[in-house]
Amino acid sequence: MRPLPRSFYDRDTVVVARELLGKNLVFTPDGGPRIGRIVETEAYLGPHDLAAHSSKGLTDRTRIMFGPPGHAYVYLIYGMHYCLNVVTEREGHASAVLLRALEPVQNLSGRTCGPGLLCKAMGIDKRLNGHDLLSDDLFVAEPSSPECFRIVARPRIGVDYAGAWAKRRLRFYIRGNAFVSRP
DNA sequence: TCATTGATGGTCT
DNA sequence: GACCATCAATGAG
Repeated sequence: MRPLPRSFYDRDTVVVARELLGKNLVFTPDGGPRIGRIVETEAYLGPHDLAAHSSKGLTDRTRIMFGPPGHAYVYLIYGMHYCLNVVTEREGHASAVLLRALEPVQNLSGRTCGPGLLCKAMGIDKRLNGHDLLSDDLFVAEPSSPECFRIVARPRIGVDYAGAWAKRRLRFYIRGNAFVSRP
């Protein structure tokens, strides 16, 4: 299993969010790799997207989002949960895709149907903020035997404060998948 | 089954 | 000091 190339991430964020569905997230902190199939994502388009953290501008927290594509953006939310994003598009564009749910494939314990639970099950925390996804220990890979599926597009979760941007259908998930956080 | 709420701390104003 | 890209527990219906 090999990491997807950086060119995969250096594209339109909606395209990346949709194409991440069905791919495998791989994290190998020690011993055997922990693998989950990505079944739910959300696109955050950049500083103009009022739901995106980068709409606050370039700060310590959003620094990674403003960086080059193919890196992990990990942040703490509500004081207790980590969320994992992948940075997309060219450096400075400040867009990313939030990984919201996984279908367990290997070495995962606990629930994975939500961005906080996903990180807990994988063992991902803020130490991985800024981590290159073209690395040996954390990356996304093409599954060995891809399955067919249909994609559902819905408004993003928990961004009601973002006005019209909250209504945009920038949440994507695999139709009928049992591990989607809120079908 | 659905709506409400508490936990808990980093980030921004 | 307010807000928050969440989750689990609670209680009403």
